[in-house]
Amino acid sequence: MDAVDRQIIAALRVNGRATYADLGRQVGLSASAVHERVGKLESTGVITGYHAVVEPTAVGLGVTALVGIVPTDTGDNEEIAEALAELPEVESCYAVAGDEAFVVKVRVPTVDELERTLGRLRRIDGVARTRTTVVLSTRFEGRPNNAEVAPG
Amino acid sequence: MDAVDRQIIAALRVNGRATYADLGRQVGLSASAVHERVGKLESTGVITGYHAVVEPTAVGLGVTALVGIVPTDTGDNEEIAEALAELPEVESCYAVAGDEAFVVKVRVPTVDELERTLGRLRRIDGVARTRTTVVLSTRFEGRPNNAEVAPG
DNA sequence: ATCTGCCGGTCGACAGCGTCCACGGCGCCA
DNA sequence: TGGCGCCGTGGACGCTGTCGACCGGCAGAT
Repeated sequence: MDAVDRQIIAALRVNGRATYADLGRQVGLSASAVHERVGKLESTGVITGYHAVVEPTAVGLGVTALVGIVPTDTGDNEEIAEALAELPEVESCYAVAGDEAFVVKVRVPTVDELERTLGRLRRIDGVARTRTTVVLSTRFEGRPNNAEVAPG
Repeated sequence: MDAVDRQIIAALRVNGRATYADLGRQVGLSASAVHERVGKLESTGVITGYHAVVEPTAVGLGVTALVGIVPTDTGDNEEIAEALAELPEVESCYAVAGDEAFVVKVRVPTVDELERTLGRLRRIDGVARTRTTVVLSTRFEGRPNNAEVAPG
């Protein structure tokens, strides 16, 4: 992976629908060469996908929370992670150091639904309790740190 | 916004580079009609953008942390949020209920760099202290809750 | 009832793009 | 030196993006 790959990555993180021709013009290669490079970045797992980002409230997901997951003494983290992945409202899942084994971000339509989700989380085998931080607003999210990837 | 819009949104959240023709075949409209709808979803801010998702470690961002920001008694949340937004390593920023005013997710290359970032966070006017949760691994992230958006 | 305007659709033209492949240049190694 | 792998260009061809003309359905006004 060289500086040109990094430029391509940075550009696609900003605009995931950029055409190969656009990218080529940006990095000084032909569209075919860019296509080849992007294909390689995808097949090697550097680029894992392209996604539209949607304003959550516009699609009815008006409640966001960060939930710490505290395991039981005998809980198995792999199994807990698998169970967390089964819940569609769990958008992100981080294994963390500390009392909590995981912090998850959930998005649901209402506070009632959040309560139900918390119940579901607590019913996972190996989960002792949860610690909920209600998000009042999402100031920004998923912003790529392109300063490190393609400096300049 | 109707059920077809929701289908389009769901499909674009899965594959942000889907062609209008692909989407049209999925929802039973012509490419032009889909293009028109997508344009409207973009211009009304429902779809805020399209982004490549990149494996952080592949681009040198091997350290992730969730950092709670505890404000001083006189700290101004708007000013803190603006300062947080100035730091490229801060990928996400949530205003939260509780002791902390914000929780931010930071991604940096090394633990040394994390320490520097924490210093920068603590030096923001209005920030009393930070509480860091080191992420050991990102199990998954930014997964769209399409079950709510386009059930089916 | 009819008429009008709006909305959302199809269709087609045309420039541009995506995909694939042939080919060439360059660097490295035996 | 020659051979190989890598990475690039360029071209062919089907597909797509963009735009505009046109149409039909629906709601509201007369």
